[in-house]
Amino acid sequence: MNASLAASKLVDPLETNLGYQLRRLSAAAMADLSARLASSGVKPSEATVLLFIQANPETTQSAVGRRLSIQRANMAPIIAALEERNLIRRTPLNGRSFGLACTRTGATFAEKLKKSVASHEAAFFGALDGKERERLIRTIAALRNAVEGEPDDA
Amino acid sequence: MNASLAASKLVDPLETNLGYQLRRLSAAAMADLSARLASSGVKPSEATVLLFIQANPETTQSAVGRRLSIQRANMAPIIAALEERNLIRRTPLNGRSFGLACTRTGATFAEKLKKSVASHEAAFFGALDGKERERLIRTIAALRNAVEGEPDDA
DNA sequence: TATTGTTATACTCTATAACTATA
DNA sequence: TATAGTTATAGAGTATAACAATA
Repeated sequence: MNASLAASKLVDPLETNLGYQLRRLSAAAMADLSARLASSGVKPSEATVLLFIQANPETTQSAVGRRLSIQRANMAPIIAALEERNLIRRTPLNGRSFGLACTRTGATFAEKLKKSVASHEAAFFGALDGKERERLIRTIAALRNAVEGEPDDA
Repeated sequence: MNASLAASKLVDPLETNLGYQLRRLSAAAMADLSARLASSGVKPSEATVLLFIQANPETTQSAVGRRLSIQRANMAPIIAALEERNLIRRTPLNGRSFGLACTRTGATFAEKLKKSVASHEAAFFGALDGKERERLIRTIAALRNAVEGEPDDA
């Protein structure tokens, strides 16, 4: 157990750093999800927005963005991509905003996406039992809540 | 409680989606850390690598990358930035690789970074008590381990 | 005045391919 | 042959600023 031998084993000073560990896990999860969505030809952000619109028909683009923490400027190309693929339609609500809703194609597509997301979740978090999973969800929600505040319901 | 009233409350279909919640929390954490590091003029990735090098002197660039899951191609500019600011030095080990170590400046700087990281951790995860924190760390480690496999100690 | 949507732009992290040089 | 390091390039998410049109 001399110094050079001990030095040959790498130490991770960030092992107990929650932020870092979270970042690493999230990056791996994103890569996995991206790969599973690749065959559908949508990015994770597009899939997320489509599923949200499906669950909240006639919502406004900026309301979606506020709720998902996606800035207005970054929502525009996401909505444009979904509309171009005929997955959503935009109905003018007044002179400046639109109500968003899934098309029939989009609804079918959303069901397909849900399966991809479900298999991703199973592959990534299947090791957790129900209780652990529940606790993790609650912990994350509490942490997000503490930092971001309550979601804006607009 | 008519339909239009019920529709005015937005529903988040991804609320119980662990991957999504993780992504959101991680993004918020990254933004907070970036802001705290901004005054030091380093990116989170550079700070991470510097702290790792400080804890593992004379490690090789590619070994750092393997351990932190940063690709060789993406390590190059990180190392170049740290060296240019005189925070690390590179000593040739053989004709093709270098041993990395903190300079005196880098060691001092690393201590400063640790304080920024610590305040970030406190702000972000301070709401967790010791037991919750320990459990979260272990859960994340188990999940990462299940997906990425054991770290390569090279 | 405030909000909606858009465009332009930039930054950070990540990913792949291709190349040189060395083990 | 395999590895170390580099460069170039691209994709994804995110950020700010500025603008036109509308509430």
